[in-house]
Amino acid sequence: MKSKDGFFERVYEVVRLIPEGRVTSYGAIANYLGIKGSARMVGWAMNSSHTKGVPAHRVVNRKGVLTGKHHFQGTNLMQQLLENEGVVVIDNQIQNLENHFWDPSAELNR
DNA sequence: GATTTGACTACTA
DNA sequence: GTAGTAGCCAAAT
Repeated sequence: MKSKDGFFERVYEVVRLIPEGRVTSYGAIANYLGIKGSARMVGWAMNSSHTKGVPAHRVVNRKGVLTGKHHFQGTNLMQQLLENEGVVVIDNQIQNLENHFWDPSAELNR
């Protein structure tokens, strides 16, 4: 097996490493993958995240807003999942983002 | 093979 | 402070 599945797998791998009650941004993941500046790629990868069982609900944009909640099944499913993990989400926006923010390049690349 | 899209980010006016 | 545009790169059509 050669990881030729694409860089998608790398995105999924990082997202799966996100601890419960923590969130990260697309740019942070992109930065960790070495494609910083291309946060869109992370979002693009998430398009198939549901086929990989990736907790995409822990991935939000730089503002802590659940931009991709529309890609989830329910209308507020993404918010419910985050709140279930102890993350305070109001109006699709995460409160105390800095308190819940999880940077892969900071936590993994110590 | 070229064009379009895509769950973003940052800068500029 | 708000709005718009540019830049990033890869996959899908």
